[in-house]
Amino acid sequence: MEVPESVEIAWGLRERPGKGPKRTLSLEHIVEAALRVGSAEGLPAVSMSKIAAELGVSTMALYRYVTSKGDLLMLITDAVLGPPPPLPEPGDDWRRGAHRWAAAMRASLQRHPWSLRIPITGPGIMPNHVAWLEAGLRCLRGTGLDPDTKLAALLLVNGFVRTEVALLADLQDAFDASQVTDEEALSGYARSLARLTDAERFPEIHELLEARVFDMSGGPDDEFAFGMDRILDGIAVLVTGEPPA
Amino acid sequence: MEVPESVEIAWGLRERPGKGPKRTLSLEHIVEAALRVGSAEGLPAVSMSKIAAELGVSTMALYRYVTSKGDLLMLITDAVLGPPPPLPEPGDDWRRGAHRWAAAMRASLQRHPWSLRIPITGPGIMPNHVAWLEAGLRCLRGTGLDPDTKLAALLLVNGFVRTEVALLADLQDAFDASQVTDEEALSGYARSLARLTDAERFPEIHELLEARVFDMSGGPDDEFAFGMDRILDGIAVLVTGEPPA
DNA sequence: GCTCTACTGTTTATGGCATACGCGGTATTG
DNA sequence: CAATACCGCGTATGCCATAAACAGTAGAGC
Repeated sequence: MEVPESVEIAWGLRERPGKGPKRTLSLEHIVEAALRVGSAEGLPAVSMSKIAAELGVSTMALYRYVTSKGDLLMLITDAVLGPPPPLPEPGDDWRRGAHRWAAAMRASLQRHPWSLRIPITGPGIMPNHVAWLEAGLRCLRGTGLDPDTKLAALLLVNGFVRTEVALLADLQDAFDASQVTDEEALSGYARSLARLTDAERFPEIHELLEARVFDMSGGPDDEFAFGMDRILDGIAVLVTGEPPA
Repeated sequence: MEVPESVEIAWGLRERPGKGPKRTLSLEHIVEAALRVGSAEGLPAVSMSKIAAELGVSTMALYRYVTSKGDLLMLITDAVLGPPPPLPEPGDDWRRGAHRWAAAMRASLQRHPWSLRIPITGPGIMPNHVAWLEAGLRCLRGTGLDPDTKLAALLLVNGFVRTEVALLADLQDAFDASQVTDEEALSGYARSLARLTDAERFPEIHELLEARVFDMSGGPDDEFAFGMDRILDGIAVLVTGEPPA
């Protein structure tokens, strides 16, 4: 029913009666500091004390701007997303627009992949989230789909983008931790799989291993493109009843 | 390269030299207790002390069975997934099989939706994860797709299922916390959205609101079916080059 | 001008957390 | 029987979020 305080602040409602001493901080500064900490040391390091230290201020000072850490995390997710680019671009059909929308979102999230470990706590209500929804709907304008179908399609794409970026970041973390090159780590994974699975009980997996699927692995961009193409093909079937070219 | 200790234990390698006193616990008991705690109080409550208390044992006793909490969380995700059902069923074509695979996974995850907040730390190497992969590949046997394409398709579906269950669980949590019925909460969300967005800057969203998309919302099963149909349609295009019926 | 008041950032305290370390006890192996 | 390897536990450390009480500051109303 009522919206959390930080949401109202983020939307620019809630004016401050400038009574007491001047503020030394601002929500923007705090969120920026949090992003710095997160980028440098990952989400587990994003603690109130670390953020405060980054700002040269005591831990509790932050609570004058934010009601709880969960609050701050919401602001972080919104800041990571940032405002959407103007979409769709002039000559775009719906498919090109949707692809651009997804690619832009992916680019935003990849700037702070650690933030994807922040648990979602409800339907998006922050300004940037809503703005992205608006932009996505605009891209689907030409499809003639029902409003609820459009929404469902965007949620599908959004979920895919988030999952994809998060998965890649997790892999990258694992690789970084293993102190070997990505190729070595991947082939190490293949070797472990081969050692743990016998060919009788896991014939399909051994087929994968023999095809050296894990050794080459087309790279994150190919994987993203594959998923997007499948999803957009699926939506295209819904829009036109025809298979895409 | 080398596999973590808990992974080897989970695969049944690593024998115990029965030298010291008899063990009072087992990995299974610990994981079960953790699942009980998680189901009752959510992931944040899944602490070593709570689990130990659940078992009537001291906190540190758990570390005789598990090298770290992260270790235990890995075991939990594998236990939540559980072994896959025998798939595909006799008369299934690839699409029916894939749908069954996804539905079964969804059912498993929905038994412990809180576990989806556990951050992924790398490529799945635990027994049940690998078994599900094997089962999924078996479902796609009839597609004639490349091995790497099959893998990518399964990752896509897997990501969708996880995202969908997690999103629904988050919504449910938010609803539960708001102490009103789901319908009231959803219409509350719509009202908040209407209050925060003006019709000039957010025309598409207002179209959504006027269509009362948030008020009825077909329910989680419809949303899941929608996403699965889109993804499977997209894969079908790849398999046959034809639009599905 | 002065006082009241709301607001500032800080210090201190509480309770929870993961986990390193060292203990006395126990069951198997030689 | 003795050595050994492992058990479960108690204690201690250093994080964490955040509640509460504090002294200082600047605008509002007189």
